[in-house]
Amino acid sequence: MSTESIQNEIAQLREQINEYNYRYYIKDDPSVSDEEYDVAFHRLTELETAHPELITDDSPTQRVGAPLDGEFPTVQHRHPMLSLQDVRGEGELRDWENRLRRHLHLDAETEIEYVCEPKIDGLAVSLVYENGHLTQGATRGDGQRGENITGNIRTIRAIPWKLRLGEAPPELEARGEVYIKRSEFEKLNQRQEEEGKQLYANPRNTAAGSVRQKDPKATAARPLTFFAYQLQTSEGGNFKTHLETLDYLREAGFPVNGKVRLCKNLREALEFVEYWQTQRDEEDYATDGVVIKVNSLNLQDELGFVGRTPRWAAAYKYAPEEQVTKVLDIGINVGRTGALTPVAFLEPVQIAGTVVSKATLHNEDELHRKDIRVGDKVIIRKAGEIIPEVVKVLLDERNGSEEEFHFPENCPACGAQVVRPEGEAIVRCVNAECPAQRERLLQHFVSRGAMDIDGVGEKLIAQLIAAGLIIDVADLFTLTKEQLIDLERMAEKSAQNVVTALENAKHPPLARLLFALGIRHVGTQTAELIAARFGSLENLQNATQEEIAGIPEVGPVAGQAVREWLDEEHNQKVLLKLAAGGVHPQTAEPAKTDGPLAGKSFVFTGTLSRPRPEFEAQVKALGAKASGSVSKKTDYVVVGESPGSKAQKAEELGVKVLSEGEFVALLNEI
DNA sequence: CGCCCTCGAGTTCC
DNA sequence: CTCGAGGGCG
Repeated sequence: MSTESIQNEIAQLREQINEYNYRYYIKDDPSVSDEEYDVAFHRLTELETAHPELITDDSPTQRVGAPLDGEFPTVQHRHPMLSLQDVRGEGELRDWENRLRRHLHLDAETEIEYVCEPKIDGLAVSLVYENGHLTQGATRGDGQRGENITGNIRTIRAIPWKLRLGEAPPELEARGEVYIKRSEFEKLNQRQEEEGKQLYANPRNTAAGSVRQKDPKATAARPLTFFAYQLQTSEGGNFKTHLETLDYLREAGFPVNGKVRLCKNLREALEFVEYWQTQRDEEDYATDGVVIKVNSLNLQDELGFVGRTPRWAAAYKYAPEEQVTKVLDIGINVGRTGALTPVAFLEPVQIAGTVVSKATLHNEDELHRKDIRVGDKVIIRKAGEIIPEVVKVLLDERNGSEEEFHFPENCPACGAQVVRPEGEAIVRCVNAECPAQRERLLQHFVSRGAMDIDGVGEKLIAQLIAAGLIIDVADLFTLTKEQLIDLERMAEKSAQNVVTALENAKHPPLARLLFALGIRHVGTQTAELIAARFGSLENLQNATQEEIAGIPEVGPVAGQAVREWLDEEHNQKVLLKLAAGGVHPQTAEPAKTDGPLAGKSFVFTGTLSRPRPEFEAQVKALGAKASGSVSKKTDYVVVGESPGSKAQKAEELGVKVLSEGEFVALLNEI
């Protein structure tokens, strides 16, 4: 092959790849498959390796970057890179607009036009183009001076090296956000996990860390991308509005977020803020709010700056899903089965609207795996929008004063020695008399799903124990109104309610009572299977361990636990006392195995119009099974309002998903 | 024996 | 909701 034809092929490939990049990163509309892209890229690399003299700085292969020497030099920003003022809530946003009005001498009637943009959670950068060519990329730094990270910026494919403008201005500065797509972030962490490396905490920090890599090759290996949101030009400013500058950036070849919306007034801006709050989870990038800018550039000029922030823009911040806080202490909870679980007491912080002050650390192994110490700064988030969890410790924030937590060898409630059976994750207090366990067991007994005794909760149980009125669950049924009235915060009326609730609870379905007794390995499902098999407490008491273990889905471990519980002298006394107190469970029917929905299994999730147990009872009456988790074997997942991961899982597994309405229709059909 | 499906247990906040 | 572990099945 002649040198000339090689040169031609190289030039052609470069043009092709640049076009592919443009279509992929900027238009978000790939013109070729990934394979075709790789083939072209590979061919170009091959030719360039064979002919290194033909490599030019602007070849797409050079995006992987040449090594950089030493620290990042600082650069002076041509225009200061300011930060935005944060506003939280509608009230603060209205206050902000009122300040604008005052400054512009506008009356309350005059509407101001705004542009709303999703606020991408990434790293702000400034990009300078001279005569259409990228010459400098820098971080925000202190606003006046930033770090020169040009080498790393050039590895980001979404950032054009050359503007796609016929006539490029002598100088143009574009600002925007470098970020990592959520899907890419997950892939990245998956790989880290497979390789046994430390996981990245969140996309934002990872993006920030990535552009500050010493070796541009390391940056190139990270899936970074970019959105432009601001144009800075000293000359050639024929633009009247911010929106026009965004269109111009788009024409110039920058990716601009397509969700940007023009709002005629603050009301529309607030609508966007509300819309985005629900929409943002759908997008493949993390956002922590909405940036609201005055659209008119004339007005922007007139408004100017206060200190280091422009008056004409505001960052509306949503309540964050993740927060940094401090571990004040680590404590131990004793559960009803004696399980010792560590809890972190945290400096209270707001997450997604609620104040969080503690988080479970699950067990000893988890505590050590995450290496959580008292005094540590930690990132916490809400798993499934509700339950706080510690994501990771900020190791860089340690100063040596942090104290490691040593798992106790004695129960903090009763002092008995604890045990951790070989191969198990849970440390247990095995003292049957342990007061903490007793209290938890009593709480469990009265709780919803168990005996469901109205008006008796954690507080009252604690009071009754302290007053010496109850020791075991049977004692509850001997309580009198007079005894209750003597307690604090308990008047005639409430006392009567408690007595009535106890009276009403004396004939529970057998399964409920079995579950309420708190026998190890007996949850709601197993309790129902046992109740259906034996029908009455008496039959169960006469059953052998093998008979119990022989029930399908019950098995030897639960079988042994039940038999041992029944044989325990103390438990036999409790059962006698319950009977003496008038507690007589209803005899249970054998499980229904026929009916129109026989053999079908249902999972209910999200907020439905009635309590979930009611739906579960309904399908069970028709011969179906109600389960808590979705798998390939699930027939229907009925989804209510704000569903969680179960709806998603159903989608993935191709399980039929029904809305409540569709579910009702299904029942009507049969 | 290993894998998948379920269930149990502990947990937070309003 | 999540983790761990029991139960069933290949």
